[in-house]
Amino acid sequence: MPAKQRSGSAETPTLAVQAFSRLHADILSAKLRPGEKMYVERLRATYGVGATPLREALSKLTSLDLVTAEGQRGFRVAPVSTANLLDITKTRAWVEGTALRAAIAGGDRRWEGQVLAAAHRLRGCPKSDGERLSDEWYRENREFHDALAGACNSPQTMIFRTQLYDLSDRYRRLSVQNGLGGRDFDAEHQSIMDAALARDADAAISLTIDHFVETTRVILSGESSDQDWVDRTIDTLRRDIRAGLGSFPAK
Amino acid sequence: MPAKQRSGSAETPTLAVQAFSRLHADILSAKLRPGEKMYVERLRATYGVGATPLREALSKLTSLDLVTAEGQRGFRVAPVSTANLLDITKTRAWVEGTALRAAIAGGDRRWEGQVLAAAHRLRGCPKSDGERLSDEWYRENREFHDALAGACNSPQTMIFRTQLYDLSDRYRRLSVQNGLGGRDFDAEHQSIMDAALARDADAAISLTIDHFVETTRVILSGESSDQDWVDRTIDTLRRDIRAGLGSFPAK
DNA sequence: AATCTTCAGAATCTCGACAAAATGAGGTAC
DNA sequence: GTACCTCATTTTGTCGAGATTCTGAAGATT
Repeated sequence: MPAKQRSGSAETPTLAVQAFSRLHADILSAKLRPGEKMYVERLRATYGVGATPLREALSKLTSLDLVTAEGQRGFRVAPVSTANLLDITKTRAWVEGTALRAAIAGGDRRWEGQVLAAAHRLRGCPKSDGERLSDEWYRENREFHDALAGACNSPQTMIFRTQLYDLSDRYRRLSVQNGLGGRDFDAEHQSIMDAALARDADAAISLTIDHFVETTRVILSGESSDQDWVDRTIDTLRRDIRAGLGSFPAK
Repeated sequence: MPAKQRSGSAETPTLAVQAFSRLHADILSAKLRPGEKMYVERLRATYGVGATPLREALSKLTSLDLVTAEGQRGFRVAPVSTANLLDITKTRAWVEGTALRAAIAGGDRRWEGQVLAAAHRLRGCPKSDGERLSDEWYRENREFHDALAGACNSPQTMIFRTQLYDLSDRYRRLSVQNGLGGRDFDAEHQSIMDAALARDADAAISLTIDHFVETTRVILSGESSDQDWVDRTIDTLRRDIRAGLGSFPAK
């Protein structure tokens, strides 16, 4: 039998890695609530692993800002706050904007093809399974944005992007989003892609910022009933983002 | 006796934290060589702690790209490569450029004061203790750049900056830098600060890019004797960096 | 000679148990 | 009533031992 002898690199994942994946998923999906105490004994029972691999996973999550660890006082799910949500959105816009600009400057025909393919898959993906958007749609959404930034030619930047996407995603999933907020995601994605393929970096970045900022607005609106405060906060955020990126056409 | 009862938050650092700090320092100082196998048993003897806190520290370092972990095959000091050095430099220039632009747009008089103070301390710091620049000088250097970016008003961006600074620092310390390469660091810093305080973001960013790129050039020159290749590589790097940031004056 | 198998030694990863620290309830002094 | 102290319980952080997996060298096969 010609079975592969060499085990490759996708070995049996270590228990610490499995625990990491499950904890990561459970924090992002808000099954573990922000600020919640993470009792090792309880997690041990839930995930069926010992304390050592658990602590290892928790330490790694600490570096990703999904868990906080304090002295001799154990671990907690990282807390959330409006300030943090705004900071994450701002940083994400900055990193994504830079990556986009570089990708648009350097992308070749293969890149164009991958963007078109990802956009096609995203369009064909069933959007909602009831009230909310489906998980598959969000996976395709991530892949579309990854494809756009892909040609920035910087692994380190892609790592930061992933980390920031995860942090944002938690806020989105925590939010009580009722409906789509009257947005047309297909149109938003289409215009971002059109601008990118037309090599109009300023337009693509500007549209992407809107894309991010509007999502943040929906989340904030779900938290606060003071629509006026939301508007002011979002305006400030948009101004902060623009202040970090270069000058833009007046739109 | 009115001794403080509450222990505050600066408790006895946990052994895992101590191990993390020492490993972090030893990797950055190149006492642990890139690619080197990290035998837990040997580290246990060296640092005098058990395997559990060690593994915890190693996991955290993995998230910071200073250590690699593979399946059932233990840990290694993260390898180095020219491609990675260029990627780190590029990403650092992008993040630092954005932070600087935001800081220059939003910095108040307190920020100006802190920048001036940091610059003053840096000037007053004894530069060399023999051939190389002193460790204290590099600490002050870091604080100067931190002060400049400080007003970007984004904790997350500052975290990325720190991480990138560490990754760059390892390459610098690995390099065989002979001398200062004819650079006048005081002048470079002075002109960056002047531009920043004059609120000329484009100039400040441009000078900072030069600052980073020249350091990378010195490191590459130490590795390769092919000066022509170094020049071409550095030119490409500079072009890549500019491609990610907005348009600049022709200089 | 090159490739495959076998197998002992070494290293990794994991578990259960233990010491040290934190937490919180109840009692005491002011 | 408020603040402080005391002490049992809970939780954390750590260690040593053991099961599983990898590694590399010697021998067998083509």
